[in-house]
Amino acid sequence: MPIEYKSSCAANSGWIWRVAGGAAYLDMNLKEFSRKLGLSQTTVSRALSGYPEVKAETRERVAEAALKHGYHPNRAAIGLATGRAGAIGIVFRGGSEFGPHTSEFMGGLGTQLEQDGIDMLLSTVDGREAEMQTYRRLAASKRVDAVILHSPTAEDERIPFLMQLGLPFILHGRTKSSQPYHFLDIDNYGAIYRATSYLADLGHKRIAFINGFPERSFAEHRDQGFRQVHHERGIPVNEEFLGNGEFTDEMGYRLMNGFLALPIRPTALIAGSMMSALGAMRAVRTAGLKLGKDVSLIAHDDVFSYINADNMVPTLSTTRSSIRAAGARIGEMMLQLLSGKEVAKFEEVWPVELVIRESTGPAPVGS
Amino acid sequence: MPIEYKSSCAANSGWIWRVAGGAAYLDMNLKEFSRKLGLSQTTVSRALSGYPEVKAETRERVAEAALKHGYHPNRAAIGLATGRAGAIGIVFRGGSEFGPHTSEFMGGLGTQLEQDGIDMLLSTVDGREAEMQTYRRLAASKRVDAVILHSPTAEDERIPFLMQLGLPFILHGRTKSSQPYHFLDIDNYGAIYRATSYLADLGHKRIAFINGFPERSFAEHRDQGFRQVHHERGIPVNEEFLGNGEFTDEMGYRLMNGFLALPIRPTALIAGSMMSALGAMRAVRTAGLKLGKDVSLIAHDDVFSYINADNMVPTLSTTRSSIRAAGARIGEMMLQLLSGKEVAKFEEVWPVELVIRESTGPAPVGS
DNA sequence: TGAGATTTTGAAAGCGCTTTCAATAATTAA
DNA sequence: TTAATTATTGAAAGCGCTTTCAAAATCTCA
Repeated sequence: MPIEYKSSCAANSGWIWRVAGGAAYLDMNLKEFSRKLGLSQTTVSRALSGYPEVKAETRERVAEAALKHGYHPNRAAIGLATGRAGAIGIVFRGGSEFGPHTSEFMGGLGTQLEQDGIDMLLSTVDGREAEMQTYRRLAASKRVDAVILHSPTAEDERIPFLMQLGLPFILHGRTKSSQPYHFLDIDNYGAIYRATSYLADLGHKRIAFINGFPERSFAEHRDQGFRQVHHERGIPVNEEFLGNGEFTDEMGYRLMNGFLALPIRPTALIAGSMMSALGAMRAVRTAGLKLGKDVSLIAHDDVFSYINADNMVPTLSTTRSSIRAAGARIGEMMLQLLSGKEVAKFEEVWPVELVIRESTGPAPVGS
Repeated sequence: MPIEYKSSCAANSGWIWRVAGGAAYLDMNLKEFSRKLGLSQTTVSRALSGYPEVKAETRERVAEAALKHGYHPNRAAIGLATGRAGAIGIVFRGGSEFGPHTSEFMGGLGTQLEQDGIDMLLSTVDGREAEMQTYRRLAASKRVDAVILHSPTAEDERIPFLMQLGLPFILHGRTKSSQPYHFLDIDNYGAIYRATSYLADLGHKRIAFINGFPERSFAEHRDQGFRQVHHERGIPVNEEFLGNGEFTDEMGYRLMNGFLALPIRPTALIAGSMMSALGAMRAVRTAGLKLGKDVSLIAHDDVFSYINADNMVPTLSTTRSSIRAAGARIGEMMLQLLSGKEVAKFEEVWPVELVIRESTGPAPVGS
């Protein structure tokens, strides 16, 4: 590989640039860098890593030079020497799983991890087997120090798998497990319990419910909350009013259309997400019905920056919990986990707000 | 660190497990692995990396053993030895930039990169300066072999910066540059040109346009397409009918509300995204107007799995281009780039479909 | 059958860091 | 002032791979 000395710009004066495949990049390693400073690699390494045994003055000199010359230690070398990857992994099944919820979550997560220079490694896989395979690869090749799990099923096989693998993880959500593990979840049961109760209080007895895929634990929890209210109040659950599926606009539209076509139609709907709600609202309008009057609607709002319940017409009553905030919190947990001073298991269940706006009203008389 | 020999499960019989912080993980390296095989590290390494000088029989034996025992080379060691990171980077400014478009794009990208075991490293940063800093860090620390750029401005400073840095990149979009670079863009000019022409053909003379932030080059291109049609047909552009902003439901609603409140209101709207369109549609309905009759609407559709133009009421005419497909294609380009056998620059501009559905109709008579 | 050509395998030297252990410089106590 | 501490720095041994160069094994063909 040819080496040339470039006429330098102020920020890089005197350093060697290596030409590779036509592109020139700054080439600096600890050895050269410490030589320039007249210090040993040991001292420079320690100075940059914040070890206490370095004289304050030396540390400053090193930090300054590093900044000035843009020296950043080679991550692979650090990884090899320390055994730590400085990154965490997140796996998504089927590119389609990578939806709007994901974006928000990652946004929150990233801003936290960034603070400690921990990177996020994304993988997309097809199917369960491939997901497991990926965890195995990530763990064995030490590409990541931990992973974040999401969208658990009621009894998620990934938990015991990762435990056996020894790959630390934090679960966004909850699942059954014989052993404790780190997780952060929102109170899906409580959220739907309150939403359903509120509707029941308004006199609604025929409440439809658009839920997620039944195998997902959050959907199960929501279902339980929904049924519990019915049970407590002696209101029968009409299975025809229950729909499951992806949280998309389309699915919301289809399911709500179906509900409205029933001989006896529901007077209220709980939609699992803002996406479903959008579709459902359209179905209601298309049927010539009035939201908040003929049909009440409560949607679960994960707080997307680009869809605002306050801006709907009518404004939308919601159960609200910021998925971005959850991502940020999980990021915090992760940093603590990676810092090594792990103490107890993180086990957080966040309460969910119920925000009443215009889309909910008393059940129509005579219904 | 204590070492213990665990009673083994079939898949890992005989290997050493190391206990770290309570968690046990399989600990296997090339040295041990090749010793078990009775081969040298050299041969095993070559066999796994597909070098031709290994006897077919030997290669098979190695591959089989690797699979059986779940041996994966340590990525940091590979990186150190080869100087390549096996990952590419993508930086997002402000967590909020991480929207639905992003998700789709990443989904497409990921499925491609996965094929060669290239990982995606995500970073979220605050502001331009931080973004530059991140590229510098990624390049200097050799965390990634290349990056993907997106959302360029008309004259994007990141292009020369990355060139000077010597960090290879592919741009999703286009920008002015004195030097050639890899990019994939859609024909935003043509898309809006055709959409505007179509509306003009229908007799519309007062066409509103919800565009993205004006500094973004795609918004500039779209603006040019929009104006060109007006120019060619001698239709004056009413600046009051132009809106810029984020592609959110809310912004769509607000801007369209504003347009409809004008003394002379537009008879047609071009919305920059499905999100804006959703909001705009609501504004139209709220105003008691009929879509496709009083107001025609064409939206740009990036093809989200959870919002379907065919399911709107009325179905939505769109300019369509799958952002997921673009992600996939850029993934392909990237793999080729990383394979080393780079030849010419990738410079692709994809045509955009115009799909006419129910939301577009002739301009109201007497308008 | 054996010399030369060709496959196939290995030994060992890095890649650029961290970290142990030892040495040196600076302080303090006597 | 000198010995005993303590604060600060360095030398060198890895970390687990790849890859060069050389050696061993196998094959070819006279």
